[in-house]
Amino acid sequence: MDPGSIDSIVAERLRLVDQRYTSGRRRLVALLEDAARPETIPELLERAPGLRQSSAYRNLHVLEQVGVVHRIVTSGEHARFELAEDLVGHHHHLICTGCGRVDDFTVPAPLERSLEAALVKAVTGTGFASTSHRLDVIGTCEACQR
Amino acid sequence: MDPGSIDSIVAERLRLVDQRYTSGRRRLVALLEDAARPETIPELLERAPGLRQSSAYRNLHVLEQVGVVHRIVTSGEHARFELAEDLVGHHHHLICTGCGRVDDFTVPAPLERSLEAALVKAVTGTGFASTSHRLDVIGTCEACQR
DNA sequence: CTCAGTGCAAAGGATTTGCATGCCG
DNA sequence: CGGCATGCAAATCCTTTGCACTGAG
Repeated sequence: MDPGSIDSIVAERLRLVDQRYTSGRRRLVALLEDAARPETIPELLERAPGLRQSSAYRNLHVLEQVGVVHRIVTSGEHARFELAEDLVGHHHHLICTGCGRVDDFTVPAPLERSLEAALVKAVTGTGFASTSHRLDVIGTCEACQR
Repeated sequence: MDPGSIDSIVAERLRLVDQRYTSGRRRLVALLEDAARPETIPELLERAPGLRQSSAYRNLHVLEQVGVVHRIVTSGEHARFELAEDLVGHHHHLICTGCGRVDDFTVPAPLERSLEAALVKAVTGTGFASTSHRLDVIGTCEACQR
């Protein structure tokens, strides 16, 4: 997805709830766009001198509310943030149990389709209304294997 | 799996690290065994008058260390605890975005197998060593749909 | 007896919030 | 101008920990 369109989608979603697409929020979205993987707030702050912690929390929360940002909680450490799937595409995560690092990956489309179909079937009759799924691989990243 | 064997497995695992299978720990395991779904510490405490919060946290941590209990963190709220998969079998979760409730469910074995195979293949070459996977369905539980 | 386990209360750490001020629309 | 956004610091909330005491082996 091209960068410009992400910005306009974000702007539009914010406008719908009478929120402004301020420079601080633009900066956060840009940081997440550049990130190769979901990042914690301390990581984001380090890459963005001048960003205030409380504003980061507040704005990421707003962006999450409008469906632009997704929060991932893997363990006791900091939460991690990434752009929502409708902006960057459906994908999954490799979660390192050693250091908490989270990387993105995708599975072949055919499997993804049969998975989705099977899940819908498995949930039928439970009264649960499914909106999406989450598939993570748990393991150890290269650095933590040594 | 029959109740007695869970107890003996837990006892054995604790013994290996010179820990005792005390009444408090037995109580926690029994509570998790009875639970229909992963529960938070407040939920467990409510069902177990006399259980101390700090002991619950401490003992669940010990039980997690020895691989008997699994901790699930779905959002900012309380963590949820369940018996580990090698005691109760591989399964997945329905996560309600409305109230945070988590229910168990399983998918057909054939799909589970092709999924596992595909994941191994997808991860090959990334340097990541996978040990397991996690598949959750996100949506809204019956109560939260109204 | 000895040492792990437990209770209680206080500490810790991530995240949130109140309030006064700044700034966009 | 009016109201959302921001900074700062204090407050919250879940979870962990120190310490003294109890209990199992």
